[in-house]
Amino acid sequence: MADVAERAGVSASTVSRTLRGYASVSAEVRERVERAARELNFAISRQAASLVTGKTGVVAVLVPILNSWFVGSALEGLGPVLRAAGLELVVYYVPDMAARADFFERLPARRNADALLVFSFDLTEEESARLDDLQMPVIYVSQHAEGRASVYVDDVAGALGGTRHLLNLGHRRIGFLRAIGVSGFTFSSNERLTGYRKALTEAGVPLDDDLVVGAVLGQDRTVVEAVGRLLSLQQPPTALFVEQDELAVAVLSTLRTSGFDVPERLSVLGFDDHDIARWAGLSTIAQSPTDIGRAAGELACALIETPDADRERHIVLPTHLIPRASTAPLMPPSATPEESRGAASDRGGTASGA
Amino acid sequence: MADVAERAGVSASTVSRTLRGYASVSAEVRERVERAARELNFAISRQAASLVTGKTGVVAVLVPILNSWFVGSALEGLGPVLRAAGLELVVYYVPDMAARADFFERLPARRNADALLVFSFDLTEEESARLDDLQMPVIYVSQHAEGRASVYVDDVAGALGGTRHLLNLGHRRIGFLRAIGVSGFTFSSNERLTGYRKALTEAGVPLDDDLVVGAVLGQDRTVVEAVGRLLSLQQPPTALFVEQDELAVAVLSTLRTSGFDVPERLSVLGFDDHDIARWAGLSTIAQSPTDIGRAAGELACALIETPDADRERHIVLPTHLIPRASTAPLMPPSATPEESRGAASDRGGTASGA
DNA sequence: TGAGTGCGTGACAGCGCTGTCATGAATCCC
DNA sequence: GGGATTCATGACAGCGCTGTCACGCACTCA
Repeated sequence: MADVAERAGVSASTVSRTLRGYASVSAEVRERVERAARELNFAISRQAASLVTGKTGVVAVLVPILNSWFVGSALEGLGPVLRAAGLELVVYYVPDMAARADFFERLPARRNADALLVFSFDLTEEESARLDDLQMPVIYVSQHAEGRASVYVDDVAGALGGTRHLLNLGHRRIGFLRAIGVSGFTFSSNERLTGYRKALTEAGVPLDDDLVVGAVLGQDRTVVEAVGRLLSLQQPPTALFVEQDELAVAVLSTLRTSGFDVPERLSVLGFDDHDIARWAGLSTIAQSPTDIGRAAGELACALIETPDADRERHIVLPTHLIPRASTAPLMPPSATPEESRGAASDRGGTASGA
Repeated sequence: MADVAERAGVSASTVSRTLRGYASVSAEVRERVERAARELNFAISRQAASLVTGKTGVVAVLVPILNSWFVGSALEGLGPVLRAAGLELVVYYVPDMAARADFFERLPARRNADALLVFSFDLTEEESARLDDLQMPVIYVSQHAEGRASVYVDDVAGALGGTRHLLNLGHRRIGFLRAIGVSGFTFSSNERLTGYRKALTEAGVPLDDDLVVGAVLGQDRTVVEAVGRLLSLQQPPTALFVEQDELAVAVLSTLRTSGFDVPERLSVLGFDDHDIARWAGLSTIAQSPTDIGRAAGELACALIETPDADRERHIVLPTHLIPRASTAPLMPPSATPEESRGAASDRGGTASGA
């Protein structure tokens, strides 16, 4: 910066003021400084600046995964917000328990970021407490964190609407497949189950716990077992609400491999509107991770700006139904599935490989 | 840090030495300092440290997209390498031309990172030159950058092997579908075409430019047209090598929607081993973005360590064939596709929805 | 025993910025 | 016209750390 000041024939203070866009710099000096800075390829050192301002100009995110539709999309929503605010994005990628223990032990974000966004971690109370005294805004993304700022979709309303869709199609026996989480991450959501139950109740359909089963994402055996349990009920479901698209696609794959027609014999509805839902022709309740990321970024900026703002703000985003080929009106038992087969395979073919 | 020093009854210098793991600290003092640091929840300010060391402790990545199998996986490979080296990851997400112009204008990474990894950008010579005088190692990921450090897979060998696979299955009329890139990004790869041609030549199969067509990812119309062009040749191909899995899946979708059996009437081979290749039962040439990310991270660390090292190092990673259901031996024209239909639909069903 | 060696520690400057205050010039108003 | 006000700019301290150097002590060896 001294070089720029010398070249422009002004003091370092003036260079600093100019480059940060302060008004009280004459047009002529501003011009000289800007030219000098450009010629010398000068860029301000954030390190030095933040040392004195106390602001790092950084927003940190804590993520358990990166190769993921949800996290990727959320970061894409977040990025432009941060750039507009002149903030940089640092990623703490914490894929396993060892990395996680290390993160909470050292808390590297302390003093090295202005805000922290926590993605989809199922934190212990102790871990949350560690974050609480981080002396920066901490925003929980895609999870309900009591007493802390968070951004998430309205799971209850989404599941309510999805279940209503199945009810409107004439279904009365509607199963619910829960995602059993890998420990440490928030995958499962009680709220979605709540919405499902709410819709059934308001429609006067009795709740039946036999219709609620669970499976583990990535463990196809558990999916096969869960589906088998439903299909072997005395009154098997004619529709199935699956808590997550990825799990729902595994269900579709299982059913179709075994020649069980979807949606003729079983309507399947997912939740998320994951990319693969489109490929698989899966009807689903869409959430927009991009919007979540954007909202989280805006909340972060707001909390950085006004440190005394409401730190327990919750932002709840909407969902909406995307009907595709995997849900259809309830067929009377008499109708033979065959007669609608051609049309169905046009709409609803899906993967079964590997 | 002064607080810690006071609490431990030592000087700031000693605290600094202790926390950075220098050997010349007595066990007793080390113990006292570490306890004090823990009790005060102290974390070193990177800002202040880097101001004096000149190292930022940061590796920056420049990416055009985040919600992507390739970038996500590569970052997952990169993350642990950086953490092991005590480096942080900052992401410059540059999704459009405006953001890109801004990035190259301001070069925010200058002085704010120790190395820069550039992902899949088709840079102009001017832009590359800007990066050259960034005074830090710049590593090009998933692209061949002449005279600059880069990490990529051996596209020629991969395409050679893939084409040999099709030749080994008895195919002689083998089409090649190129990915026509969105301007500004490296999607298309001449190397893959080279490998394809090399395999045909070594097998004594004449090259036929009519068999090489192009399509734009995401524009399904162009896929339909390209496939149509191939199928309307006087001697249509019996196998098709598609430069990218995502495009290949679009091809599968197009073919299956129109009732054209894969692999009975046309074998389809992709390149990448994208997640959807597994879903779609697509045979493909696998590359590992995780390995690419890891290698890029290790190269970055090496170049940061030894600034006078070979800055033009190229790391070329291998690929391998993953045979799935979309490639099959050439059928004699007399055989009716029907007789193998049941088995095929077990293996090779794919998406056609939306 | 005294010079030499090595080790653990402290004092202090300074990294590159920004915020504060001082300064001088220009402008204003009664 | 002279004091008050405003504005553009400069001087300087100091943010929190690290690197250098000096120091003192314990130990070694001739």
